[in-house]
Amino acid sequence: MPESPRPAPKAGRPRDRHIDRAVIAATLEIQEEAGYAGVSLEAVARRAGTSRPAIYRRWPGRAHLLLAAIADRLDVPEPPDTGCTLCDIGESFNVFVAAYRTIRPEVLSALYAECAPDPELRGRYLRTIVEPARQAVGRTLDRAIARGDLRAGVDRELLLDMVGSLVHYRAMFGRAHLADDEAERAIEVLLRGAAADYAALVEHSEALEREHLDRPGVRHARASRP
Amino acid sequence: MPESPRPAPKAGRPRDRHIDRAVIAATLEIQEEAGYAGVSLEAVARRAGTSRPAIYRRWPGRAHLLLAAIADRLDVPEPPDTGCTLCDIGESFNVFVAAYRTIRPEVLSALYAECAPDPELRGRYLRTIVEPARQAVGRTLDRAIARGDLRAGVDRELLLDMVGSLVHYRAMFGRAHLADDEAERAIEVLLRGAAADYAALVEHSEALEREHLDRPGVRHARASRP
Amino acid sequence: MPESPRPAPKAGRPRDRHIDRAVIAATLEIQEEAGYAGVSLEAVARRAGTSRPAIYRRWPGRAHLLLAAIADRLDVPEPPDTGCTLCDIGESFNVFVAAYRTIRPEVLSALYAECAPDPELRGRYLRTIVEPARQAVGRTLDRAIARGDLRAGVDRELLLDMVGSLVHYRAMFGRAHLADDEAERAIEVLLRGAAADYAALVEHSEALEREHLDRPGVRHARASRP
Amino acid sequence: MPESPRPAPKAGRPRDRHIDRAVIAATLEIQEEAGYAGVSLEAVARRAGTSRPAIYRRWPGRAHLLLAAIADRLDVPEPPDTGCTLCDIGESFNVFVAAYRTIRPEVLSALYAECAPDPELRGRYLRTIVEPARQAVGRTLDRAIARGDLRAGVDRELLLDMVGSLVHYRAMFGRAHLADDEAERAIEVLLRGAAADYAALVEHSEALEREHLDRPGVRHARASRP
DNA sequence: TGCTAAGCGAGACGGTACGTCCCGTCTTAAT
DNA sequence: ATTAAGACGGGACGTACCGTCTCGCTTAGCA
Repeated sequence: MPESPRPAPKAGRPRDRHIDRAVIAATLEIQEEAGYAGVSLEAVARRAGTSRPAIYRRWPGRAHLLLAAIADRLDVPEPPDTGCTLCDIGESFNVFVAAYRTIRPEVLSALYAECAPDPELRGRYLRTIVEPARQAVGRTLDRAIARGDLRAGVDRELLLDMVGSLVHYRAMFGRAHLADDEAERAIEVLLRGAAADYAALVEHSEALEREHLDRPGVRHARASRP
Repeated sequence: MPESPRPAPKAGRPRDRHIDRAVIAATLEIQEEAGYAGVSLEAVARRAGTSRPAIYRRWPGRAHLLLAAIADRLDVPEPPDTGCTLCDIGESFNVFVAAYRTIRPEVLSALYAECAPDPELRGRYLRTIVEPARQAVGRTLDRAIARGDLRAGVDRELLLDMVGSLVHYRAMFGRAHLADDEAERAIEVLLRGAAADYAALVEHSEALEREHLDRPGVRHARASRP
Repeated sequence: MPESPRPAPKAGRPRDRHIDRAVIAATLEIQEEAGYAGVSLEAVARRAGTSRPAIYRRWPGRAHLLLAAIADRLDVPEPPDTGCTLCDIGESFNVFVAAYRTIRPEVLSALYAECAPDPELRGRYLRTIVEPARQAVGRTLDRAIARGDLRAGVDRELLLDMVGSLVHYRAMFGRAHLADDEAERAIEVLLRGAAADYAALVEHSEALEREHLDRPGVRHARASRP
Repeated sequence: MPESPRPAPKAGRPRDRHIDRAVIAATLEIQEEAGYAGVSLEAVARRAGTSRPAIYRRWPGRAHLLLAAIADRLDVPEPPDTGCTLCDIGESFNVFVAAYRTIRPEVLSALYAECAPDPELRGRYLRTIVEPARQAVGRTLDRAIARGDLRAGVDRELLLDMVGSLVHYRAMFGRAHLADDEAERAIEVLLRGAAADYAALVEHSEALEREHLDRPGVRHARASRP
């Protein structure tokens, strides 16, 4: 569902939906092949078999278009609710990683760069690219807080940023994507820092692990023993 | 001293050093006034009172030029060595914040975006913009490790990234710069998570605080009591 | 009464006559203000307070519209019938001049240019713009021929073209409009060339001139004596 | 030798002469195939295998370009100097006809239409398209005047316009190009009107004709006897 | 008098061409 | 030999306008 930030007016000839799709598709293709620099509206129009004005009618510029194209493809997995805080929060990184993995890092940065100077655009970027993953992890965090697994007074937003920023940072600055063991170590640091009783969380996780064989799709954070 | 990555050949007519300076100056001015998008070599050459080829002779392109101009202006403070791990590491955020504060966030992201697709350029970016602050904080971390204040097995690089990424993330995505109290809460989380004995660190810090009045320039992380 | 070449169908909602008038008026205004180049259907529709399709429903395109608008305003004076061939034919130039004077020369040429490639349109142009004046002068010529004032075998159409072309040429290529004395000299050349007995015509004209004071509105060609 | 009204500057990279030629050639081709309306700078650039800016660097716009292209192809024959005024002036029409014949009438009118509103351009049009033929005929006229073959006081410029306008008019308004017999009749009218002694001219012409067989390339006006 | 359908008005569409900015390169003259 | 600088060839931009299509409303003519 390619969402144009320029809503199609009610009166007059209706837009050709095929063009919407073709443009989004062309944008994604070019971005994949030639990077952000290759995404000129000229090239997109050419590949989509349409004209530049047809694109401008839908999106005000390159950044809006790319944002729409990328948001269209974003798929933020819902983190599991296993009752095991350690495991669930361990999945948090995967949520972010999965979200950002669809996008080539240099495209992500270029896109943000183009959004940055325009408040409206920056807002849209945050709303479409950043927030979905952030909110997904936020829900997990809320459950942990509700269970009393985190210290009282822990700053929910800050914690979200600490997870998100780390993934984002790595997504941008390479050192490749966050490796699995790195993610585990990071979670350990964060949970030792934020949990009301870290040892209890580990205990609980292990109990669950023993109880039933790993359910598919649910990974446990195998935190190293203290 | 604007460092031209293109060394001037020995033979032939020597380069006009005034042009080096004028170009760097013009670049910084324009970047400040019109943002990254305004920095076209055309505009820089015009403002510097020279021609485009003269710039290309010195830097291979816009990104190199801007990198040189911005690196020229970067100032990374050396974090203090007070013996108080809590305080010293508390300063870490300030190091990053100070480093990034010289640069307008949207320029930072745009610059990185342009560097990203080119390995050589990305390396130069990391080396010039990211590493100085990272290494400065790294030295503080090493002292803490040497003192045995951190748990054995703590991942030094990961910790650096967790600090750096948070500042960088905020520098880019706004929610303004990291507020002081947020930084403190973040440090608390990180140190609770990474310290061998967090309570001891707090204790030690408070002892030092009582002992002598705050030395100027050294702020203490006043962690909330458990 | 702006004549729409597209007849309104009988059934259905009838056309709004106000739009006919408004469009013609807008066309003439714009043509006067901004020349032919300024007459885009877009602009006409805007000024007439209507939409482009409403215009297309009435005229097939810009040329048709302008032709209609200009024809609407054309006013070809009827050349006098004084019995004095010299005088009457002397008026011929004025007929053409007057006919073309209503239209700015550059509009005239542009309009014709747009009509030229399309036979149907060119025919309409000739019929509406060229022929009226041509026929008016033709009638004068016929009277002269009937009176036997022209040599037998003189090519009526060619003569008409020689008068018309000269005025048209000057109207287009400036050297300003044909000055009065130039017109007289031209008539002298043409009549000396075409008359059966030029001297007799001059004689007759002068006789009439002596007989009665100049009637208003009738100028005599005061041909220089041989 | 495609003459660019934009003179190539002395300094800097010199223009690619191949582009000059290719653009002129493409312009003429398109004009021939698709008429004036088809000559968009876009199309010319495409066909010439170059870019729009390259054209704009040489000519300020479509009209200048077409003017240059057409002038490039204009070939005005030099009217003969046979000593026979009747013959020589008889050739005058051919000079004009030949000059205009290279250009499709509707292109001629469209070109002029675009030149008309701009004084500079109109001047250039007159200078490049109209004057060459006009001057050639003017030289013939001057010889006739020098020989005393024309009446004293005949308006040289007016006569030139009467010849030129007739051809031009026909070239534009079709009724096809001036037919040979029409031209002869027109010349007869003009010379009867302008000659000091028309009968003597005819006499002289016929004497020459008897004397030597028609020289190739020289046609005699066989004026009908009164 | 109420219903139907043709034609109307207007708005927006898809697309061509425009004239301009900037890029990266080449050429000449000067040092 | 290499500089400084001007201009080049070309890619892409964002806009004006074209000619067309679609909508919803109006209105004449038929039931």
